[in-house]
Amino acid sequence: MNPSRTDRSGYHHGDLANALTKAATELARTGGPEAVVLREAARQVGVSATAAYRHFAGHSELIHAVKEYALSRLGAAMQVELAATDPLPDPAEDAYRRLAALGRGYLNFAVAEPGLFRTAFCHADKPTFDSLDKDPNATEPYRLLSAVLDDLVAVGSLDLDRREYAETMAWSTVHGLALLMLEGPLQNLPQEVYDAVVNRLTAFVRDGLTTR
Amino acid sequence: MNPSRTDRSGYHHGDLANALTKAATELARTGGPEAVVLREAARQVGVSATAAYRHFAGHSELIHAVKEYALSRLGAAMQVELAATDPLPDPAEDAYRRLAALGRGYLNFAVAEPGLFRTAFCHADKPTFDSLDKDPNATEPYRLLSAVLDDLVAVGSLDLDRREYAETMAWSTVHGLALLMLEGPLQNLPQEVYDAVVNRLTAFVRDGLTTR
DNA sequence: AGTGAATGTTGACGGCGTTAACCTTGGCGG
DNA sequence: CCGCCAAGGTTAACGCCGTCAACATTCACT
Repeated sequence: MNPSRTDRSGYHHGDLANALTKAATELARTGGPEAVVLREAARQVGVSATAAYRHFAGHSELIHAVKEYALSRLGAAMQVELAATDPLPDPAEDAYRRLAALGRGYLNFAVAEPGLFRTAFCHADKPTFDSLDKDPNATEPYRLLSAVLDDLVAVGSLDLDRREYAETMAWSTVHGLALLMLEGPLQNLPQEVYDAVVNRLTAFVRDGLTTR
Repeated sequence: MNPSRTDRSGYHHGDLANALTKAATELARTGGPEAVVLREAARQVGVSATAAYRHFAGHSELIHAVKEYALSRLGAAMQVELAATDPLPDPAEDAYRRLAALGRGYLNFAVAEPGLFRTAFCHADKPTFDSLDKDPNATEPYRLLSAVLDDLVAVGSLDLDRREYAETMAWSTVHGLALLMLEGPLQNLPQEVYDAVVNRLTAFVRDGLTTR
């Protein structure tokens, strides 16, 4: 009989990899990537530290698991914001609406889950150089952005000679603001200022991308 | 007689704080903030680890010293780029030229000194909450940017109702790109792509800020 | 039932930041 | 000139960390 996921009766845990990832994720959520401590995760799961090595090559692989989870959560936050506003009749306006929604989702996630967000983009040892293309939901934020930009082209709002590097521009802007708010000089903005900055940013990106 | 700075003859070093900061800076330069290890800096200076505590409250204060140095270097890099191109006759065009130069200086420094750049913006414990306003050259990059944006207003290229948060927009864009190149999915761009992206970015910021 | 692979365990090592307690020395007042 | 004391070094130790080696337990299959 397959032991239940949270069962910790016997010598074998049954789902240690997931349990460790979960504990490590909680550490990251509250303390950021530097709080992801292998021994602490094992301690919280109720297992010896070295047990983790049966499921992860080491600390960097554990933090990488959290990283992937955080990226998937980021993508989900963007999707949520995408669905939170009603479509607009004009297709061009609607494409802009979706672009702004993706940016808001990105920034809202960064502010709501700073620890996870920072972990999603923390500098970690390469995990045998396969992650970038392999994991489907790690690149989901990028795919979402690309799709909306393609729509902007299809709808005639974004000229083809400005299509190149458009992802890089939009992503840089939103990512930079997120980090300045989390680790930089824009920490702890009051809600009203935050809203104003985000609104200003959506107009900024729109104009920067599409205006001639 | 004041012992020479690099003199290490006697029991007392004579300039330990500077020597440690220098060693720590070198560590940061090659390995980023996570490579700034107090014991290693002391080792390289030829002194016991605990000697550092006569000059720094602890590790966070040491890394903070490196941080301030890195920020001053960043400001210098921006100034260098500012002086690297000749002024343009049209004052509006010249203001744009200076804005682009600041961005290029920022990005060039990030690429040329990734370890220092990452240290300049790393998450560290607050040093008794005084740093932001006190240190004059820590905020130099911001002042440079503000000044050019004021010039854009004076010259009539930037309307007053778009002046607010203009620093935040420009800085976010450039900072986000820097981090995506250093820690994110845009690592190790070939030179030609880098140049193209930077050129695209300067046009992007210009349009985002000033176009109606 | 028995055996090997999977998955736990303990113990140890070296490196880290940090503290406590102790030495060395330069400079200053008597 | 001397003695002393504060400034600035030292060693020893603590508790943390990641990691490895060696050993123990259990599961699953024959």
